[in-house]
This record gives sequence, C-alpha cells and structure tokens, in this order.
Amino acid sequence: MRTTVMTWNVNSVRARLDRLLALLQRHQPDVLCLQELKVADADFPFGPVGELGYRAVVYGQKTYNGVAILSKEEAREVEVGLDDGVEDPQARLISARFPGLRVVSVYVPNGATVGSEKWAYKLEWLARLRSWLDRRRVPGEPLAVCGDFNVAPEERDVHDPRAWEETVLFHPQARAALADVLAFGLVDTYRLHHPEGGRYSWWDYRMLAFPKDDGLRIDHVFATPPLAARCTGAEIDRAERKGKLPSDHAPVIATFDLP
DNA sequence: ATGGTTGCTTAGCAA
Repeated sequence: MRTTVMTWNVNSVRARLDRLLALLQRHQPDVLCLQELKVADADFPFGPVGELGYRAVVYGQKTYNGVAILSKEEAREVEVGLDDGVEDPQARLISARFPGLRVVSVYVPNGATVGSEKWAYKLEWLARLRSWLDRRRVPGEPLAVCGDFNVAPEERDVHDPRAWEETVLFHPQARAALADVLAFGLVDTYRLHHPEGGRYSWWDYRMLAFPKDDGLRIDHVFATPPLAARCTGAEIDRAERKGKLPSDHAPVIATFDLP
C-alpha cells in the first residue's frame, strides 16, 4: 500500500490556510505533519481541513510553536509533549499511530544565537527527544519522526557551510545533538534518494535568500530501519516557497510501500 | 553590512 508522509513548517496556520488547503489538494498526502501553528487548539481550522477529507490532531499554543498531524485515516494513541517531568509550556511534539506506522511531528527549538539561553534549550530539547525515543519507542517498529529540526545534517545540506556553521542551524554542537537523536535508529529518507547536495527546505525571508538559493535542509522525514527499507522516494516541494506570502519553509514528502 | 522580512500583536519578540 502506497503511503505518503509529508512535513511542513507553515509559519502560522491561519496566515497560510489557503496555501495549506491547496497543498492538501495537490499532494493528497496520507499524513501531513505541521509545525509552527501559532494558534491555540480551538483556533485550528478543523472545518476547512475536514471538508477536504482530513482529520487533525493538534497540540496548539497561542502565538508561538504548536504542532499537528493531519491524516485521511483516524489518528490513534495520540501523545503530546516529551512527558519527562520537565516544566515546559512549549508545544513541540505530537505523535499518533496510523495503519502500518507511527508518526511523530516535532518542532525543534531554533536556538536564536549560539551561547544564548535559547541555544541551551535547543541542545537540551534534542537530548530530551532522544530520551523520549528511548523510553517510548523501539527502532524495530515502523516509525517516522518528521518535522522542523532546525539543524542541517551535513555540509552538502548547507549553501555556505563555513558561514552557517557559526550559527544555530549548522553549529557543530547542534549537528552532534541531531546525530545523537538519529543514533536511536533513524534514517534520513531524503538522503536515501538524494546523495547530491544543494537541496534545501528553508530560506530566510530576508537578504534575498531564496532568489540566491542561500538555504539549508533542516526539515526532515526520519524513519526507523524497517520503515526506511520501504521508502520508495522523497522530495522537497520547492515550488511551495515561491509566489506571494509563502512560509519560509518548503514541504518535504516521503513515500512508503507498506505491507 | 547587526542589515533584511514576516507573523503575532500592537512595540517588541521570535524566527
């Protein structure tokens, strides 16, 4: 059974509603993970999304953060947050089970500037995500961990590695923290099908970054080995970044042939 | 070049 899993940082689901609905109609993904909703649960556009045949489970937050999973099939066994006893009001993780696989939508903290309090929170959050995986999941199950990780894995995923490694998106410590998450047993599905570099999922709104293609690949669909073995393709919908008032992120799609 | 743009909320923060 062909199953498509997509992830997109919408940068406000209300500001991007028309684009979200067009995206669902264009790709008709089985599962769509969203990040940066910037709305409380009650303000999520359940109605318009429902008219297109999609259900949604939402872990919202007013103004900042907020994650969701949209799907054609009903989401089961929904979990939200890292549930590790840490006092943390930021809505950054939601997980649900679907036929054939479990899906996680994550919004990893940006980290602002290297050395800041937000930077420390980013590195801690990635360590807490690894701990959550160790406690709640096993690498032998079909699992997709999708979202805006705010980290590019390798030099080929960055337009100008020497410049960007000074920043929170490609700093060696951020890359090491991401590598530790992947060491749980996760495969980069996009890389499986795209050994070439120069493919990005995020470009800053400023400095003409998109026209100059000064971007980074920081949005990912990671899969455990049994699921990655069934990944038949992966793409970035770069066209979604074009036109009037786009998100600063492009959607990433992975296709699986499930038993 | 500490710039530039967008969104939420209305002056300033976050990305």
